[in-house]
Amino acid sequence: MEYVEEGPYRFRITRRGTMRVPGVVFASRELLRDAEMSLRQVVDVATLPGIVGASYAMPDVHWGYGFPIGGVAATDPGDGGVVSPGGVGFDISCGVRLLAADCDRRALQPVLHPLMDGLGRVVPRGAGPGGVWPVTGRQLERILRSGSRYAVEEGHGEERDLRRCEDGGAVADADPDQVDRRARERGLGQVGSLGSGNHFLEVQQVTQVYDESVADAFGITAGQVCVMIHCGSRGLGHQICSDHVRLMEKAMARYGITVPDRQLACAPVDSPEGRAYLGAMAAAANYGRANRQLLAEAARGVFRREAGARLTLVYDVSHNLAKTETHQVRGEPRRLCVHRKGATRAFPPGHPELPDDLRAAGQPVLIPGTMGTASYVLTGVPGGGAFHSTCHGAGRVMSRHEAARTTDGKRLRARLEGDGIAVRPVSWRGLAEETPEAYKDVDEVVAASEGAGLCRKVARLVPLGVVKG
DNA sequence: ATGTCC
Repeated sequence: MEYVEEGPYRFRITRRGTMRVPGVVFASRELLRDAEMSLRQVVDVATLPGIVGASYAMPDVHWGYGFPIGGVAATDPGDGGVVSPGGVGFDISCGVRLLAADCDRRALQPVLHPLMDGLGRVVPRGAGPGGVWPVTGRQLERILRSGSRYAVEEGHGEERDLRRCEDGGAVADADPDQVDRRARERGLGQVGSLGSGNHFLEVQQVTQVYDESVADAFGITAGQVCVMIHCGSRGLGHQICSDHVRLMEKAMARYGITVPDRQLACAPVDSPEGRAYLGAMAAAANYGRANRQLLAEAARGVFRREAGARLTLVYDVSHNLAKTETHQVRGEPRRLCVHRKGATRAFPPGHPELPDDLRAAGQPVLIPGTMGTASYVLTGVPGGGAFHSTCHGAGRVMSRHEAARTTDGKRLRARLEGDGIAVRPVSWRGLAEETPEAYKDVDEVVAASEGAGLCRKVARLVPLGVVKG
């Protein structure tokens, strides 16, 4: 794929053929090595009806279903703009929640192993059913409508949690009627569960603070112990994605839409199929937040019992969602459907949708790294090149198959434990697939994101213990 | 990512 360097950490793929907009990739040349397949996907996304500005890719871009993971695309519903389930991904509302403990590493060290054992016992994980909060059909309906707001109403959390969650814990436009029976059945037994793959619950330590005043507003400080939870909407979100991809594949011809890859199935935002998907997707987004809310509560119980420590929510943000947002397009405010797939919303200081206590600092952006390296807290910046979006993690360089082939899970655990990282895996194969070597260097990804003007570094955290999905 | 194929 041909691209030209047009700025620091910024490359352009010139518009040609059926592309409606150019491609813009934020990365270093080093990060773009072996990115051929994902750049092809950036080009394919640029052909979607109603796409605005450019088809963007973040520095952690890699190949995904239809859209690249690390892709951002905004469409204008008033100009035939489409919504595509592939632009969100199978794990709708996959995201990260960070909590700060009222203790530092030294205070925690003596109880780290019993604490990790406790977390390992209470956190349901791996494929299939199991969740800390078994719910009835009626309760699930409330979760789909009100997300973590309902969980908190039912006693699973504190009111303050909602202020520190994207959208106050729930999006208003959820339409549970668009979530069919099968998706609901899968969702019933999985509220409060990690899942598998790259999902985890980590106990971390803040090792570096790059901006004291922003970190202070977020509620984190050097040396502090934190808990990072990375998970999504489990089988419910997966089922919704599959169901609506199928509906859209059938509907596309009727709208005269052709796409270069059938995995880019889509429908106009303002169509029955588009609205149905967005309503179901929003319901899954609420499910994802409730899921993380329940896992946070489980972690709070263990921290209280084993360490006498309290966990306070820093923030909860998704990196797999499509949202209706207002953005300036050629100086005019326009309501757009912004797809972020493996890309994190990063609102700048002063953004009207931020709660009062974050208004001056900007939106906390939570970046899960790998279990052997580091994770980051970033914040949004003015300008924000790609509809206020940035990276979402380290980004894979090795396939799951290759990682499992070249890594021995037991030896990996021994290595991590030798580095002082307590590991509570659920399967050796799952652990091996997530070996740090399977990922890009998260420090480089974050440096590229900052260098490209997408975000700013606030803090770096390293793992002390990992409960692996 | 996912009751890793209805």
